[in-house]
Amino acid sequence: MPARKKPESPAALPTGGKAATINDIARLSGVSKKTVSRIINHSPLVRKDTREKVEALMREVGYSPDPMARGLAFRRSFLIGMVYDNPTAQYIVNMQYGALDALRDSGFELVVHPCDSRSPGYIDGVRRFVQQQKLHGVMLVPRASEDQALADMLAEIGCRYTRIASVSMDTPARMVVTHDRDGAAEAAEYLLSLGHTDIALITGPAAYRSSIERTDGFVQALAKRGLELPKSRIIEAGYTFESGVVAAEKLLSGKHRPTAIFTGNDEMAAGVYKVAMRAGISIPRQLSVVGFDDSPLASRLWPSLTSVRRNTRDTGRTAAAMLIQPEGTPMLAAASIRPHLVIRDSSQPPE
Amino acid sequence: MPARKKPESPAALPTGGKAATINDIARLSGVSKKTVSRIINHSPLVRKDTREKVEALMREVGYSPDPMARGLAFRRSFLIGMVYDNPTAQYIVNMQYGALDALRDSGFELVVHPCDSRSPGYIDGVRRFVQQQKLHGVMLVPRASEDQALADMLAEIGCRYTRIASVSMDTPARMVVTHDRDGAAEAAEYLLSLGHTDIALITGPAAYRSSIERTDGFVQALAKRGLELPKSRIIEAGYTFESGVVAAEKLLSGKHRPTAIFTGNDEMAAGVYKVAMRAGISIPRQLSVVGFDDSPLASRLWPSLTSVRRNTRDTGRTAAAMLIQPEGTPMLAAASIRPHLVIRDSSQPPE
DNA sequence: CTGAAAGCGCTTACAG
DNA sequence: CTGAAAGCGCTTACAG
Repeated sequence: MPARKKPESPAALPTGGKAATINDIARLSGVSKKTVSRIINHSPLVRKDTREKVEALMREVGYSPDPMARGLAFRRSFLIGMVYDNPTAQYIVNMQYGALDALRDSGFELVVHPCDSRSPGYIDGVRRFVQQQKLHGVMLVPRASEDQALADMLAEIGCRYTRIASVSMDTPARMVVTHDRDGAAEAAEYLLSLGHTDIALITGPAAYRSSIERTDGFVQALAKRGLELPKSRIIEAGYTFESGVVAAEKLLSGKHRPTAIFTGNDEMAAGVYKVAMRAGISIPRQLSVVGFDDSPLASRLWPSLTSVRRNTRDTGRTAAAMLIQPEGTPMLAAASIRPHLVIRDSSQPPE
Repeated sequence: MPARKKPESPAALPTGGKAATINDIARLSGVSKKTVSRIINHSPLVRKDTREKVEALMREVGYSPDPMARGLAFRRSFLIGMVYDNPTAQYIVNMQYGALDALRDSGFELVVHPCDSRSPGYIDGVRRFVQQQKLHGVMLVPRASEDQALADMLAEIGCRYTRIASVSMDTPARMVVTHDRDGAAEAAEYLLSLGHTDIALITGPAAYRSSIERTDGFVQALAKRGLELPKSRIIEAGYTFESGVVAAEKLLSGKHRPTAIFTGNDEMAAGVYKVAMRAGISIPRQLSVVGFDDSPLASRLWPSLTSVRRNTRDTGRTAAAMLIQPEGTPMLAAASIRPHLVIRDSSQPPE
């Protein structure tokens, strides 16, 4: 009896635990692999009944296309890179969670790439990472995101990216703006509303855009209400706990102490706590403290710290979502995330 | 003039910013692509001078093989997955840093996969992740690493993995053991050496192996020196700040207070601080506190917290390094990381 | 030690 | 709306 083509059925799947391929799906559903490919890629050029038949088969056999084969043919992987240069663990983890929220069930995965933006070769390191992996896109997290040379390099090699920053510094389609200025202004208005008039500020490094924004936002909100902060009440520190300690020592050692301190992040607020505790200055009775980040630290400290919350997870989700949107999707305004003040036990009216 | 094969030179590279391929390298160096492939894969079956000539060319043109093409042919990607189910940001970030230390310049990248081991479908989620991406291997971080069903699934689908846990629970080649028991014992001996005799213990959940190890290590070290902890001095909590508060309230409310408390992690120690501060109990004068983790929180609290340090970055580095070792590398004993006590300001002899 | 052929699982470019 | 051919950049299996 001559060999005859048998009718195909799911029973004709590859055996031995091997996963189905596009060829199996095409053969079993009686269409060409090109049609299956169109369905995978959501092309509209497929008849509805064909699509439904093939999709049903895909579900039945648990088919999912091989990202490496697709990537090889597309000349681009299904990986999103997250590039960051930031020591704050909770911030990074929240950003990752947010990105993964956006990537879930999209076929994309998240590849992490911490770096050191102060080391000379770091831009080349990112370039190699992007080109070698043929990344689909990368999210730039502060402070790396503030480095124009990094963004320029990515633009030059044709890599799509999104940039997270406190203020817009690129085309809207690439920006997620976090408006740190507004959060700092809210803190200022809150302290004024409590009745504080002798207020001090411990800022992060002036080289960080986030720090400039928080400082300006705070100072200008006070000025708008008629309170000019003297230079001696503004101390630049380094966003670290230790630098917060040093700054607080300057502020709290003299006899003429401020009644409230706003710090550019929670780490430095913890430094203020340490100095106040050691000196027997009671928080919030003798000193109100307001931080920025609303990190876990804020609620672990005693008394719990009033702080400006950043919606980091939303930020990460937005930045990743923008990267995997279809090419032509219009983007009229930059994505926007707003911080807000969370009031706890470290602040009260001055006595 | 008839077409003649021109001598090839780097000038004959593809233009237009396209990267060199294995074909370019083969053509320009006058060997077959198979030989180039052998060099990429460090096969010994290449003559030394051939290897050196080709490697020089690769460096000159900046060639690096396409991981997607290699992955497609190998039927396995160059991605390492990190699977975790742990809310402690610093721990996760350190683990990632460690893994990336091991992966640097190896051609492998790290793909992160947080999950919720209490949700019913989570094992299937990991399975899809592994199979879809054809992962080269995955690192299992506590507490997910303690789930035998997860490990069984990975073994069943033939995915290599390493398991990080406080005690060996798999074949040596797959284990990175962190010996939490020893760290807790060191804390116990330290408190005894200070002269404490009324010691209390706030444990993590009994469902966590790490918690059992820390508890047993602490209790048994005390017993070995003749101190039996009464049941009333051992309280099970949930590894969280809030659960630490609740446990500390029980321990510190009566008139008969312990002079020292050891907690299963730093979060719960922060809870003890809160209760002590609120009640006006002075740390360390009236109460010594020792935590476990040596998280950033430990040095941010006031007074700074004596705590058991885990070398998380080393742990992550080891777990990742084991995954990318050549297949046959012998592994006689499980990799081992040991914790040690870091003494700060929260502990002193009882008054 | 080296190489020519076939194949990994997809997509692109072209044709109908 | 659908399909047959060629190709993405590598490796495997086989041959010498």
